[in-house]
Parts: sequence; C-alpha cells; structure tokens
Amino acid sequence: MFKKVLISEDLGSISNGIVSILEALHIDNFQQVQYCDDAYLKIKRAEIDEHPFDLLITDLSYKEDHRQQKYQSGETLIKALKQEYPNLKIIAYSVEDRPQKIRTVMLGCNADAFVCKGRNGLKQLEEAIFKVYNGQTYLSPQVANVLRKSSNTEIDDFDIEIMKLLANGFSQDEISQHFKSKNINPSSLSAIEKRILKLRSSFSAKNATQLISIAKDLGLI
Amino acid sequence: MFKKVLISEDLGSISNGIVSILEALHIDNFQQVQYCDDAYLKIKRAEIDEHPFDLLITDLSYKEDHRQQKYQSGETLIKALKQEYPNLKIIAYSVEDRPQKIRTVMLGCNADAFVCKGRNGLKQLEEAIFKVYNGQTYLSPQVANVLRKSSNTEIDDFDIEIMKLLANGFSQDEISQHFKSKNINPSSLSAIEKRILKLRSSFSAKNATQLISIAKDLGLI
DNA sequence: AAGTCCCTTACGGAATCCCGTAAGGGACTG
DNA sequence: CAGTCCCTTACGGGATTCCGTAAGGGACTT
Repeated sequence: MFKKVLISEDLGSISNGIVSILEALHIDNFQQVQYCDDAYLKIKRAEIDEHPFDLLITDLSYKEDHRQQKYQSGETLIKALKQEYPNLKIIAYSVEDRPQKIRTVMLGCNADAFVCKGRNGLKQLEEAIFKVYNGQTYLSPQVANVLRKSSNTEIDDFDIEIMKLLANGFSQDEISQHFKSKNINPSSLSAIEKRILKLRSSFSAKNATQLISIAKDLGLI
Repeated sequence: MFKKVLISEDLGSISNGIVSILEALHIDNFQQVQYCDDAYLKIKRAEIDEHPFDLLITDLSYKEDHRQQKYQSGETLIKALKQEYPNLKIIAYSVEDRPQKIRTVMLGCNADAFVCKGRNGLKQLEEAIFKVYNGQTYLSPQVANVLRKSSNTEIDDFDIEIMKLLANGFSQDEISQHFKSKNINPSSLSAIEKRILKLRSSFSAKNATQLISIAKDLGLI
C-alpha cells in the first residue's frame, strides 16, 4: 500500500475526513497542506531528500486569501506535478461533477482518479486509493461514463477560446481581428460565424447569448 | 447557550468538523441529517413533541441523488422553517461567497448568520453561534460588507427575470411578448431595451452576451 | 488529370441589437 | 394650474448577428 501521502485541501474538516480513511488503511505517514503552493514545495522537497511522496490527494478549488499563490487551482498543480514526477499518483477529490471539468483533470492534467465529494465521497475515495495503487484509474460511479462517451463533444480549444471571447463581450468581427492579430487560423469573420453557428446548433442554443449561458452551466468556460 | 442543535449537511466530514465545535462549547445534545427534508421533519417532530431544537446549522447546496426531496436547497428549507418557527435560530454554513446569494439567504430567507466555509470557517462558525445566541446576526468577515453596501444594486426581480430570459435565448422582442402575455408592465420592446441597457451599463457589459456571462458569474441567475 | 471531400473564406439580405432622440402620461410641487 | 421629474413607450438608423449560398484551395483517391 502507499507509504507516504500528501493531502492538499483548504477545508480543515474535509481534510480530517480524508485522514480517517488513511488511518483505516493503516497509512500513518501522511502530511496535510492548505495551499497548492505548499503542496508543490513539499513534494519537491521530499523528492530532493529522496523520501518522495507516492500519493497526492488534492482538492481542485481553493478559496483565495491574502497569500499570493503560484498555483491557483488543483488543475495547474496536478499538471505541473505529473510532468515533473510521473511516478507520483494523484487523486482529485472535488465537489465538481461537470463532465468537461473531469475530462480536463483526467485527460488534460493526467490525474489518476477523480472522486466527487458527496454523501459517499469518502467511501469512494477509499476505493480510488486501492485502484490507483494497482495502477488503474478511478472515477466516482456517478461520473464514470463521462470519459467513455466521447459522444458529442468534438469541441476543441479553438471553440472554447471563441466562447470565452464571446463571454467577454467581443463581437464576431472583434474575434476575427483577435485571431488575425495572433496569426491563428481560421480567422475570417465568416469562419468565426460558422464556428459559432456549429456551436449553437450542437448545444441547441438560439443565439450566442444562450450559447454562453449553456457553456457556463457546463463549466466549459 | 443553545440546548439542542440540528446539523444539516450532506458531507460527512464537514459535519464532523461542526460537531467538534459543538463539543468544544459543551453542547452535547445535537443531531445530524444529510438531507433537507430530514432536517425539516426532525424539527417539526421535535416541535410537536415539545422538545424543540433551538439552533439549526445548515449547508445550502446538497448533491442530488436517488432520493426525491421536497426541499432541494438550504434556502428553501431556511425560508420555510423561519416562517413556521420564528424562534428557531438558523446559521447557514456554505462555500458560497457571492453577494447576491448572501443577500437572498439573510434578507429573503431570514437566516440569522452566514458563515463561509473556508480555512477559518469553523472558527467563524463558533463566533456565529455566540452572536446568534445573543440575538445578533453574524456574517463571515470576508463578506461582512455585502449587506451594508446596498451600494449599486437596485437590481430587482424584473431585471433578474429579463436576464434569465436572455440566458434562455429569448430575443428582446420575445421578452416583450412574454411580459405582455403575463400582463406584467413594463412590457414594450423599448422598455425592455432600456432595461437591458441599464443592466449592461451597471455591469459594464459590452453586449447582452457579456451581461449574461457576468450575471452567471455573480450567481444572479 | 479529373473527381471528391473537407475546410476556409466571401457575399447578401433579413432579423435583431444597439443607441440616441422624443412624445405621452402620472405624481408631486410651488 | 403650470412646471418638473420620472417612467413608459415609440421611432429611426447604423451596427451586428443570423443564415443560406457559393467560390477557392488543399489533400486524397481513382
């Protein structure tokens, strides 16, 4: 079983819940931090000292406070750590249950498991720890299907970028200018229009406003 | 000090944190539930049995699962309880920190305190319990000003309704028709336009799309 | 080389949004 | 009563969006 575990979670009481799971598994070598940056530093330090952590359990969203952070979210932390220390196993433990978010964390950041906080969250976390220890990935049952169903979304970064710009009040023409200035193709007004039309139809949105409303609800932007 | 306390919170680990606070205050007569409906029933039952609760500490958002609930959120629960049992003190304990949400809970639902979950959440919860016991209200320091500053927002239900319709893809003309059909005034296209213009300018949004994006971020819709 | 498929780009017209201007009406005041 | 303030409603025109149609070009097949 895992020998050395780090818990990164800003809410003390949830942290305690995780600790109780670890204790039940007789993992007593663990540490806790409340900030992403602390997690990063502790893991780096442990690697240098040649007593590395072999599991990180981390939240995704952290309340901001006075302390300026380099890593603002669990996603950026996970991505950075997985690049530097591919052997470190990482479990995301979050209230998030939006498909796109989970895809980002599992596929974009390469987390090993995604457990949704909820009534059975701790039990699922325990399962996740076993699975991950055996080299498998794990998803909470209620979201287990989001990766398999590539289903709808051939929505790429370009689409996301367009929607972000729309949400920031850019006109279609301004979006076109924006991509032209960054030498990103396609960039013509027509192409932008077409892209937005495709997005609207795939989300059955009557206009750009509703499109952005839906995209926000889905956590795409 | 409070004699009988109910904790309503779907995440077990957070519930444990609250319990530890109560124990530190030597309040040992408390019960825990994980669903709003259970909270309502327990309080009702206790009133009938003439051993009423005198404090409820409740979360606002509950993960949905198979159990169909009459009260879907903490807000509806708080509002209903405060109407039936004005003597019952209620503390909302939530990750929410959006001004509009807090206004709704404090002013619309008549909660006695609003504590933000966060790094110091439990300490603040303890303060809130004292304040509320002394007949005062309490807000977490980081959001303490949201009620005083009535500041900008004279955004009324009509504005909110317009924004919801916009988010659902209605054109300005359709919104006008909508209000006409419900005999709500103002309803003319011009009036709707003017209202949206005011909303856009008060949120400095370049167009309706950005307006809805901002409104979503603020939790207004 | 011709054919096709797919993608980018272009154009035009109808609908909608954006914004300034202004008329009408109720409430309140001197 | 006239004057003002505020709100609702109306109108017009320029900008933008929406949507169908279509030309151009690259990749790939036959």
